Amino acid sequence: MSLKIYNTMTRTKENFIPLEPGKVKMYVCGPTVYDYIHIGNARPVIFFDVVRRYLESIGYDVTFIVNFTDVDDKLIKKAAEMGTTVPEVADLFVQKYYEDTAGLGVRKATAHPRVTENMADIIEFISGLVANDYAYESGGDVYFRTSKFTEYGKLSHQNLEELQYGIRVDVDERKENPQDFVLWKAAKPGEISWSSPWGEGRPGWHIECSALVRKYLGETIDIHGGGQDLTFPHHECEIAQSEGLTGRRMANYWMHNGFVNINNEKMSKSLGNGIQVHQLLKEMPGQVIRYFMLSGHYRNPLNFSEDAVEQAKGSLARLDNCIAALKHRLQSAEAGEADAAVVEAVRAAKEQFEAKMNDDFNTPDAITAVFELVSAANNYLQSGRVTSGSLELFVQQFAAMDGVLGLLAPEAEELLDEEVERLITERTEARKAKNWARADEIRDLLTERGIQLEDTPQGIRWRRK
RNA sequence: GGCGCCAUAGCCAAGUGGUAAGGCAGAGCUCUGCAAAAGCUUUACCCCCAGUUCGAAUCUGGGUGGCGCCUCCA
Repeated sequence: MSLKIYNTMTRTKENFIPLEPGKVKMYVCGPTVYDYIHIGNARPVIFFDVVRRYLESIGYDVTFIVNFTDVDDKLIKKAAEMGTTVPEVADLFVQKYYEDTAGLGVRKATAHPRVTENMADIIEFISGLVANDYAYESGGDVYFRTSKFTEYGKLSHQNLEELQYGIRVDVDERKENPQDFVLWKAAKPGEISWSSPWGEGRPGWHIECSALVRKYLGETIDIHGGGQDLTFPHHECEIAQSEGLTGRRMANYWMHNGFVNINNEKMSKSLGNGIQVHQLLKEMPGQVIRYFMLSGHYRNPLNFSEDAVEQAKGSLARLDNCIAALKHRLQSAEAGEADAAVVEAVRAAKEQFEAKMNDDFNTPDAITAVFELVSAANNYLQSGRVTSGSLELFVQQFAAMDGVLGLLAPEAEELLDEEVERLITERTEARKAKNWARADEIRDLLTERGIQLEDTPQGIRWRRK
């Protein structure tokens, strides 16, 4: 059963065959660090984190690169607004990016290269394109000559003539053709800049990814990902640059995630409906956001709403409860081998999970596999006699699947403070004495503090709400 | 104008030729001192019309209604 990936380039699901057996080279376009990340940014961040984790879980050694665009118009503007410098804005939001994505349970990539730290490689890349005639200098700017790259448009399946037709061209007489794009931008007076063979300036929008892919991963990589909107022109331009320079295919598989809407509207600044991750994390655990993101297929649009959040919370609670119950029950379980039925249920869940992940990372169906195991586990817990082996097997399988999805709260053996501990003990006594009034009073008291008590035949179980 | 996407229960969401997964919410029951959690039961003529087929949510054609990219954007 092999992994299939939907390739934007061919518009079909293809069997995944890595360049090098056992290894995957993967690049995902990262954020421009001029602001906090919003939930739209969070989708590719979470999804490709899952892709990476899954590839690792099936044995691949994954080199995963995510860049930071740390110089561009937006950063320059922001720095002016904040009365600070571009590097300071960049440092601040790189830091915030790490904080927010960590809050979403996202692991750091193998490397997070920054544009400004790889300027020599970028300039060298552009020089190569100028040298082989794929680029030309014009008034201090350098442009890519799209007319020379005949395959321009192959990823987005556009052709140049039709592209020209609808393009709202800002007439720029420095370009040979309207669809040529800038590789190097001459600096305006006072702007942050770097020296280059074409004078002081900074890189254009698309060139960084080509240069960084080449530097960190090589001429051809396995997977290149990003949001749907990047297909054209960004990725198209990357292909033109990279393939123009090397003559080799840039990436074998192009993956694009769909958008996140908010209350059925496109998230946009003009609507003022943007939601930032750091705000959201104050209101809910990162796992809720993660669940929401993975609850739909990555290529479909996703609608963020209060309702969606509530449903994600509810679903996650079912999962959490099940695992908490398994672990609680394990403390008093008889030692013993796993039951055959449990072995079978676990095997089936594992198989289904992998089959669905193999099918172009169908996370909604993979989650279904998780919930089928939840049902099996709950049934087993209710069946009466349990063995430690069975319980452990369940717990292990949940951990394995969660190693990919990352939906469970991080294992923080939270300890209760002494007073709470004392109240729980007191309540146990009260219940023994059938002092229901006192027992209920204590339960209400703890509920107010966010601690939910559950009486089980094996004693009290508590959890934070 | 070009290139695409989507339409499945109250809600979210898979399935893409063989007779509708899963989750949330709701209702009833069981368990519980009462709860909570859990279990059981319960909820769909798959946007419309025509066609292909023994058989279609699934393929084809045509509608209708949403949406994306072509301009900075995940």
